[in-house]
Order: sequence, then structure tokens, then C-alpha cells
Amino acid sequence: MSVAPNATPTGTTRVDPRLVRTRARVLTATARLVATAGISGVTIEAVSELSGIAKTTIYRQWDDAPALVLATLDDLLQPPVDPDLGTLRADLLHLVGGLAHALVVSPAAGIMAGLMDAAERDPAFAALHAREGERRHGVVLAVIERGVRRGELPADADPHEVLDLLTGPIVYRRYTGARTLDAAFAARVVDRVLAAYDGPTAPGSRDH
Amino acid sequence: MSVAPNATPTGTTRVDPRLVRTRARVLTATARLVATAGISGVTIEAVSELSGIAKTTIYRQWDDAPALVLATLDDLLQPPVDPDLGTLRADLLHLVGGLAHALVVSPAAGIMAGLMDAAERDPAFAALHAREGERRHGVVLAVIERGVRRGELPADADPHEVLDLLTGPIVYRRYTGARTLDAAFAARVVDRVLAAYDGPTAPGSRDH
DNA sequence: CAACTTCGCTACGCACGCGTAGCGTAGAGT
DNA sequence: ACTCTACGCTACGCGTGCGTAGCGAAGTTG
Repeated sequence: MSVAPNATPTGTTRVDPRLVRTRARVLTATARLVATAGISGVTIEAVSELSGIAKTTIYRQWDDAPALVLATLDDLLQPPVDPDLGTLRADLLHLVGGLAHALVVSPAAGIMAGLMDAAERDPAFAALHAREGERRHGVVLAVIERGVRRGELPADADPHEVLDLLTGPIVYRRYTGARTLDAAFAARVVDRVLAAYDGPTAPGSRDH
Repeated sequence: MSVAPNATPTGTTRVDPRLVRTRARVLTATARLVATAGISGVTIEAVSELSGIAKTTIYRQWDDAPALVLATLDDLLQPPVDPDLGTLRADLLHLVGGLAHALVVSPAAGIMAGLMDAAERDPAFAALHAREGERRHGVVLAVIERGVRRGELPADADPHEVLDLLTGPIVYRRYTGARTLDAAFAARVVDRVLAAYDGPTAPGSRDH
């Protein structure tokens, strides 16, 4: 393997600070623009005007408007952290409540619908959406599987199903109507789902 | 009240058949275009080319591209029917299974994400989205409330919460990853949610 | 300080979509 | 038959965004 042209002792590649500076400014401007005008509303010219970075300079770092949006979203969407608080319920309250909170206050909230829409047709956005989903789900699934190992959920519980039961209602409520979406609702969802697996009879396990 | 210029004995307003003919053609073309290119991809010129209707003719019936898209979506999104099969579970299996089926096969499925995205910014689309949601929810809520009256759900069950628990996972799975979304999954969701309210202890009802 | 890289700016030509005007034609209503 | 209305077509001018070329200025690296 060859070494990158300019590498620091620690191995981090040295980059011209001007590059990262403009990159940061362009990405934040793009993010703001995605939130206000939608993905299709992102124009290199609009980004240029909003960021104060010359149009030609933007074209030197990104090929396209879509490429720029993809880079922005990839930079913006960060997976949650496994809280690992000791009990399944506590972990889920943290994760699901955090999701609800993020969907209300985070600027990324207004972007998810656009990403889902774009993923519906554009393969590049579909790939990004899939990657983002897997990263985010990975954390939740780990929490759920840990709960199964601890006996907090029955052994035959399908982690993916539990995930959908937990996350679905939160996301759905966010993008439907004006009903409230807060920590209390998230807690009710968590407890209901846990109760669904807590009952004396798991669905389909009685009649055989 | 004055009578419309040309009214039939039954009260239905008589309209020039040419108007409805072009209206139908334009709306179907627009629907196809929304599905393939997204809401922002709908262009009067593209609709004209796809439908075979002259651009000027389209402008005679609709003001705008957004107005045309709104009319198309309003025409396309029809609320489900209350099945009223006798039991809550049967009704829910029908409704939730139907939703899952529609989200997989119906051309309207690829449109929902776009509508949600547009509703995020454009008030007109937000209003349409809200209206559509209320119509659709009305049916489900009626079914749930009937189940409560029959004692199939506890009296303190919040119908809206039940609705979100049922619908959320279906919609979420549709727009996330490539996992299967079929009648079997819908049935599992229904049974889990019913089990969540079937348990000996309703959440929060024990400690007071 | 010298070599190199990045940035800002101007100025393009091009394509696309908008929304309208004006006219002739064809179909609908009575 | 006669009137009225809707439709198709051509031809606009306008604005917006694309993506590139060429240059000088400013900043970075060694």
C-alpha cells in the first residue's frame, strides 16, 4: 500500500483547510435549503447564494446538485447510540423517546419525508436511505436482542417486528395530522408493545 | 338559491362531455407522471406530451402545475370502506391488510411519500394531506370505537393511540428497507396490538 | 520567499419550462 | 342549421438553472 501524499504522524490525511472550510459552509447551506425548499428545490445557484461560496467553487467539489444533497444528508443523518441502561424498557424509552424528540425538533425531521420520496425513484437516494436505515436499526435491534437474551422478551419474538411496532407509530404520528408527539406518547407506545409480548399467550403459540 | 344554468331533473349539473374527457385524460397522465417523476417532476409540458392534450387546453382548466397535482391526488386518494364484519379483529384484519396491500400494489403508494414531503412545506399540500388523513382515519376510528363499545377493547383505550399502533408499523415497513410487507405481517401486527390491550394490567392503571 | 492550490468573479451558450395571444377547427347544445 | 364552447396548434418573450472557460487574487505548504 502506498501512503497518501500528505499524511500526519497519526495517519489522518492532511487536507487544505480551505477545502474543509468551504465544504462545511456549502453543506450547512445545502441542509438549510433542503429543509426549506425540499430536495428538488436545491439548486447549485441557490446554494451558492446562500452560502456565499462561488458557484464554480462548488462545482469543483461536487459533480451535481444530487451529489451535493447526498453528501449533505449522509453528513447529517447520524445513528443513535446504544444507551445500555440495564433494562430493555429503559433502553427503549431512551431510543424511542429520542426518536420522537428528534422528529419534532431536529432539522433532519423535515428531511426524512423528502429522502423517502426521493428513494422511491432515484437509486442513489434509495441506497442512502437503506444505509441510513440499517445503521439506525442496528442499534435498536441490538437493544431488542439483548432484551430477548435477558428474558425481557419471549425467545420467539421477532426483533424486526418489535422494531416496526415501536418505531412505526412514532414516525407515523409525526407525518400524519397535528396530533401531539412527545415523550409521554413514546412511553405509552413502548409500554403497549412490551405488554403485547408480555401476555400469557403469544399469538399463534397456543393452538399447537 | 339560484339554479345552475344547465341542470338535469336529478340535480346533477350538466357538463360538456369534452370537459370531462380531457379532465380525465389529464388527471391520469398527471398521476402516472407523479409516480415516475415525483411531484416536483410534474410539468405542464410533460403532462401535455404524455396525455396528448394541448398545453393551452390544460391551462384552461387548471391554473398551475401544483393545482393540477392537487386535483390529481384529491381524485386518486379514496378512503377505505368500513367492512363491519362483526368482530373488531376481523374488521382490523381487513383494514390493516388492505392498507398493506394498497401500499404494495397501488400506484398511490409511491405518491404518499411525496405528499408527505410536499405537506412539509406547502400549505396547500398540507391541507390536502390533513383532509386525506382525517377521512381515512375516520373509518378506522369508527371501527375501533365500535370495538370499545362491544368490550373488545378496554373502555379507557385511546382510539387514536390504537390507530397509530396499527397503521404506523405498516407504513413504516413500506418506506423502510426491503423487508416483506404482506397480509401475514399485517395480521401479526393486529394480533400484537390487540394483545397489548388484552393483558391483565393496562399500563399505568396499576399504581393508583 | 517561492511554488502550488484554492477561491471568486465574469461571461458565456444552452436547455427547459412558464404562461399567453391569436387563430382555425371540431364538437355540443337547441 | 345556427350558435356557442372547447380544443389544437404555432409562436412567442421571459426567467431560471445548468455547466464551463479563463483569469487574477488570496491563502497554504515547505
